[in-house]
Amino acid sequence: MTVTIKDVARVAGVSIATASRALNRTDLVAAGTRDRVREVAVRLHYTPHGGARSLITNRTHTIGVLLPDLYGEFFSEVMRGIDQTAHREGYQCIVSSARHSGPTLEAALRAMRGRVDGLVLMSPEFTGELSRRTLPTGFPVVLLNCPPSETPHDSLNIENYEGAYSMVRHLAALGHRRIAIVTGAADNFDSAERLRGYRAALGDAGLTSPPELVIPGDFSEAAGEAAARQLLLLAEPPTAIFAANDGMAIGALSALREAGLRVPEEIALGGFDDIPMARYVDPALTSVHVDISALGERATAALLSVLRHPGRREFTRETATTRLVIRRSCGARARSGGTPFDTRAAL
Amino acid sequence: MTVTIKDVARVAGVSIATASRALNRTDLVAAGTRDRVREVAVRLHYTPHGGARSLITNRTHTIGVLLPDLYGEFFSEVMRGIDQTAHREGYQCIVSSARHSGPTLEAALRAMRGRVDGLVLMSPEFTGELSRRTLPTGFPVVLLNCPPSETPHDSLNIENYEGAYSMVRHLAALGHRRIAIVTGAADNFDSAERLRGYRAALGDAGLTSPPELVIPGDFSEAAGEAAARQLLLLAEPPTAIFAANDGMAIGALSALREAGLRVPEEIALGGFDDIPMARYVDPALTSVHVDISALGERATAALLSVLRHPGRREFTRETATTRLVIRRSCGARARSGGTPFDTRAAL
DNA sequence: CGGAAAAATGCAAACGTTTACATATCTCCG
DNA sequence: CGGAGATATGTAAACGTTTGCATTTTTCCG
Repeated sequence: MTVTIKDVARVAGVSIATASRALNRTDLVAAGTRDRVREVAVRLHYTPHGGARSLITNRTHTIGVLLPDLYGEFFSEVMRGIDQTAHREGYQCIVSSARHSGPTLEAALRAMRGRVDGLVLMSPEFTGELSRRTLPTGFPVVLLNCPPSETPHDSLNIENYEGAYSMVRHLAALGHRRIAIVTGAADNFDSAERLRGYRAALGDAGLTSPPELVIPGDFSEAAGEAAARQLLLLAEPPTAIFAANDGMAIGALSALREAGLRVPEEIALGGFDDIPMARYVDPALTSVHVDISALGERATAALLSVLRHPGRREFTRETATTRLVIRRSCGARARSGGTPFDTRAAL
Repeated sequence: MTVTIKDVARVAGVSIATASRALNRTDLVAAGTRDRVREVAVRLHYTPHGGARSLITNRTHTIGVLLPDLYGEFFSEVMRGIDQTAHREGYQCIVSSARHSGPTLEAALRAMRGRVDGLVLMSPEFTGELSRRTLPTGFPVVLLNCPPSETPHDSLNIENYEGAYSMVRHLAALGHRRIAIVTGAADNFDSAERLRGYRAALGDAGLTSPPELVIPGDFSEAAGEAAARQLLLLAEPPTAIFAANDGMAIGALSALREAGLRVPEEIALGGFDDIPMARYVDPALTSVHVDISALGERATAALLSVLRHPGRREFTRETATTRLVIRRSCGARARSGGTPFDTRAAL
């Protein structure tokens, strides 16, 4: 059926050892033999069996990627950064993007055993305990946007606190006194940090956040929509809304538009992540910029570096800085007219 | 280091054969032994080695996914559909999304040998010849949005011609006489089909398409921007632009806005694909709706069905229908006010 | 209680590679 | 021409599983 190295060896009239050498460590075999073997390999459409090879070399040249989801621009940009970097360095990616809840997360990790050399793990629910139970000790893992833990892994996190702080400070500086927040899921680490930044900025501005202005969301557009509707029902609605990600901001925007409110004239709006779409919505969305694909790139680069230089070493703890990007939706005069490309220069 | 089935067998005091059976085909082993082995397995954190297992079973429970890119909502939605479906059926995905040009495409395919049970292949450059040279005969492959060929594979294609036709017919019906098109890359199959639909619709409306109104693009936002600028320089600019995908339409939109033209009052605009972003831009984009994630789902489902029921059979040739979604950017009265959700009911 | 059938377990081969080691062949110099 | 050393090739073990077949143990019935 499929052609193996045995077939190549037989047809070329050599042993499989020689065939293997002719195809890989070319210097160990006579030039004539080498060419003959290779010619046969091409003619027979021979392709080495990755699984078999990795069994003996203990190298798969594959990294595993675990994402909580693949919906929306945030995750797909991260994934793009990962795949691009991996590919450039000759690695493949096995991706699993189910919404992982404890047990299925464990199952997903197990399924990767023996198929990957390392892991890029993005999971708000990843715990040190799970790490210990599921992963062989010393297995190379880079944690992306995971809650910090004592586990012996490299990690890369967005500066959520700082980003949220700068956004809320900005809104307060524009004169807003009632600033609402739409948060992510309660157990989500990024969300908690952004909420913390929001509270700190309010406090530092001499403001408070009444409970009715803190709306729990889940990072989905629908949640943003619902949250905005809910806020508009208040006796005293907020004059500004900070959505903890752009997806919810865009959902909120459409709810506000439906309610007949003009953004930013009647209510200001800010998001987080600065996904590509942010500059195209109307009004263009003020957001906390994150270099999303770079997140994937950096995590992957860190992982590959470990794979290349194994051995005991320090575990790194990197962070990705953020930057407030002011567009029309917050009501501040955008620096250069609010066209979709107003921030390009700043990038 | 890592614990293998040998360790489990030794600790449990059985042979590796019994250990294997206790963990898999549970009925062949005494209940007491089974429980003992399993208990040892969890205690030792044993996880079977996927590579080794697949070597003997000839099953990897993994599908390979080849995409031309991962940038933009189109591809990531497709990918989401694929991963979701695969995951639901207990399969993993190896994804490779480099921009594949002939040789690297071949390399990418080779790298999957022995690691995947089948392939979902989305490549405008995939040829029958390459298929024959690179893939074992009879290897399960589903071609997604590939140029039709005589290769023995299942395929799934968007109804590009029909979609483009309906868009251009609509623009013509609105009274436009000079309708420009921004195409995709010259060698791209989807693009060619959409161009064909454009021409046919113009012809049937008694119109012609002067060469200066056919602008070559490449599906990127930048290309759409450049194309719009170029069109505005014409002595007699078009009154409507049909961009062959939404990314270029959005690029064009920003160029038009920059030039001070009001859309749709001064110039109409239509796109293709109806990516999620389309309903959020301003004005909301009239587009040819494609159920993007369903493309991935259907392709994957087809592949999995082949994997489950191997053997000689007919090769299917499915198509995905399209539907014109009218929003504000084309200037027709949108059916229900042009909010971002105006087409939800129609979905 | 004897023995046949059924159930449980073990042995060893196989999957497709790579590679340490052994062996065969060649080169070259004294 | 002999032999040392280099070069080229082959043999076989190993990687971690599954599984056909043989063997042992248990069950059950006459």
